[in-house]
Amino acid sequence: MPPDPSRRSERSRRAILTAATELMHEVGYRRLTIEAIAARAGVGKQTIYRWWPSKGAVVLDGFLASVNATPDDLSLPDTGDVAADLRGVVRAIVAELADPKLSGTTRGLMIEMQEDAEFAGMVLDRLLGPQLRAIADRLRAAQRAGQLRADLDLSVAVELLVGPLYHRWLLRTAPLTEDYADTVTDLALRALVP
Amino acid sequence: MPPDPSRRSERSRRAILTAATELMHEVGYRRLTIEAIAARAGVGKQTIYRWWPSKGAVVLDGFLASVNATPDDLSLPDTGDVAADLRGVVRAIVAELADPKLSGTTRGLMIEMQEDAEFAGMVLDRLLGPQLRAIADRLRAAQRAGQLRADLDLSVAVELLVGPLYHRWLLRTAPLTEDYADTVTDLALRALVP
Amino acid sequence: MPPDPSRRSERSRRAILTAATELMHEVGYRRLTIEAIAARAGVGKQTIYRWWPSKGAVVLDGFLASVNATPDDLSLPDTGDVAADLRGVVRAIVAELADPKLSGTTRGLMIEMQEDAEFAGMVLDRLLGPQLRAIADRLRAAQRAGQLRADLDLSVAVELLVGPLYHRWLLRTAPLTEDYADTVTDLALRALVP
Amino acid sequence: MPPDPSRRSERSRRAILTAATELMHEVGYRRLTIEAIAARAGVGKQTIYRWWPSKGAVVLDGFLASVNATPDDLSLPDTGDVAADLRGVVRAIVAELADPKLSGTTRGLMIEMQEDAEFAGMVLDRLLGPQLRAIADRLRAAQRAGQLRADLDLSVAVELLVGPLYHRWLLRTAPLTEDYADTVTDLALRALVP
DNA sequence: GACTAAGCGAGACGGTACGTCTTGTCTTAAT
DNA sequence: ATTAAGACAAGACGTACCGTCTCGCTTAGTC
Repeated sequence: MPPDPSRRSERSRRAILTAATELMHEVGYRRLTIEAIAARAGVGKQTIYRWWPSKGAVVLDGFLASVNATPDDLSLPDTGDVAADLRGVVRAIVAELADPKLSGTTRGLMIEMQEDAEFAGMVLDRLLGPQLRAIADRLRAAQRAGQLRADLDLSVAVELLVGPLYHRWLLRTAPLTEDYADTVTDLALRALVP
Repeated sequence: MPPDPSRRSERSRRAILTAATELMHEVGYRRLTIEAIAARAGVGKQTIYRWWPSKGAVVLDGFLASVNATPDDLSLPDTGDVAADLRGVVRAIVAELADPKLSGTTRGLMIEMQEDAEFAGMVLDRLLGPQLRAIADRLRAAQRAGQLRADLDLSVAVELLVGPLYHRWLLRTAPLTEDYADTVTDLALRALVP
Repeated sequence: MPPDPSRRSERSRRAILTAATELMHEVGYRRLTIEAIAARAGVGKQTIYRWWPSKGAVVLDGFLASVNATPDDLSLPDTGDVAADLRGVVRAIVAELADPKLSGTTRGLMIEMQEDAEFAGMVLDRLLGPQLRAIADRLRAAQRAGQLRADLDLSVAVELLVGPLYHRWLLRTAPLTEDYADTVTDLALRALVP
Repeated sequence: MPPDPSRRSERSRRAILTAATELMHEVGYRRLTIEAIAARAGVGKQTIYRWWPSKGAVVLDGFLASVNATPDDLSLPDTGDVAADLRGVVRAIVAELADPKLSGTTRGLMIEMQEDAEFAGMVLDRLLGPQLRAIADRLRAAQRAGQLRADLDLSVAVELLVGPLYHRWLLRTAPLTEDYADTVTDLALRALVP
């Protein structure tokens, strides 16, 4: 029988997410344990197991909570200049992946996504999907304005833009810099314009 | 003091790699344990710890051994038609990533790479690097033949080609098909030609 | 502040005792849990904790309720023949201890008595004490009739009679049979007669 | 597959028994945990689970070790005076049961015996059986010397002697004193002599 | 041909974390 | 105010692996 969410302790929920996020930064994803989260949060282990299916889910919730604490609008700015606008997002993504603080958590989520397809769906729905969709939206606008090819598959177009970034970051083939962001943007754009 | 490789038991080495590969397919990377590999291989745990630094390293060696059992030349064919040749590699990569058997192992290696930068270097040197370099080599030939832009950063060009594939595979945003391979190839090529 | 017994739910009380007795027989004392009793009785755990100090207390109450459902007079028959009368009680005690159904509960109470002296007092007052006193009363009558030695300490006399039974039952040195009951009675009586 | 006793660590074995015995006295049987024993002994929990089937078994071994550290001859003295000799043992048993230090452990063993018949067999074989047999041996000698009735069932005779002691101790009906020991001995003997 | 010095299979060891279970308290809504 | 329901903090359970260690047993070279 599933637990009753209306009786859930908000206090405990918050303590758990805070503890998880802190410990994530202190020891990293692999050495992060449910046991330690519970201890730090002053919470019984069962309270974690009752509400989250896995370590990854707790970390995801904690990450979303810390991100949404400053809930910026996800939709990209539309200055009319596609190139400039994309350059902005790509730089932002590169900055995020290069930031050792955020990057650790994201790597943890990536790990869990490889091991658990269901969890991958969750991350996609709640974290990565919206980001990718925002880029697709901006591309769609440009496409309608005739700035991009009309026969473009937008989801592939997005991948052409961010795929290289993640490839470099995940395979650790080379460091991620702002220059690199611009190089990728320029190159990808060339494929997208009419 | 490091062990003496000349006295190493070839028999044990092989049994370990075989056991690791089999178990990898049977239970997946996460639930693969050194204990189980040793038991299956009929080998003391110490023998594994003596020669490999981590579970990932054993799996990597096992994977390389199974791949190199049929040691195909890594360098791409050069028919003169860049587009056709690239289409071939991209399709091959997509097929590999879509194959549930190979894919499981590769996901395991990706996990370990996220957790251990040193291991990432090993995988890059011995597995992924050569593959990427082979593509870069083919691109270089095309570039020299004037089929690709002269000012291209080839490593970025490679990423533009394979980044989208890995992005889709790792984030599990959509299934990998042959059609998709061709779409990506065509799109990327547009950015690479003069 | 203690709860108000006048507002107590008779319905719940009975359901708890019934559930406890049933579960006692089904899973035994050690694996009997407050949790399970509450669930079976359709009762909140707090309702049990409010009215009973321990698991043992619930079991004791349940046992007393089931025994007193058929409230036989505890006092022994007095046919004038001490030997015959004692033979009867001793046989009855042996039968009770040998009965696997009753015996499980009694073992449970014995366990709790070892762990909790206060609880031991409760069991003695409400269950074992009256039984022992009934025997002592019959012995007193016999003593007054000159059938037993005048200088006898009756409580020790009772122990001489039933001590061996419990000893055998608790230490599990040998099975309890009717023959054994008679042997003990005869032997003990020899010490009690003038 | 059972573990190989020849590779057992004597150091750990001793540390575990010592820790168990100490903790037994400090917190009592019920609150004694395997976890605490392992921690105090500086030992992995598995090392305990590997060699002992239950908490009770560890306590029993610890108790036997502490007793056998001073391995007194179990056989009773035979001065020729049965009454005096029995008085000695009975007093000794009473003293042991009245001693709060020893008594706690023995109560713990009694508890486990009620819950686990197999364990009861172990305790009987290794601890209580020999003690009872020693008394039976002394009675047999007296019987042969014509000091006791020839038709006596010795195991029942032993129970007549010690049953009352355990009865009083387990049921906590009254304190165990030396006077009481003598009263019981005298009374029981009356049933045993010709 | 004995001696020495690895590597080897085996598996016990001290640890850590797992996910589950139960305890006794606390909170909420309904009666 | 008691109740049914059940979330909660706490912490022990018994299991699974970790990486280290200690055994005898092979298996090479070296004297």
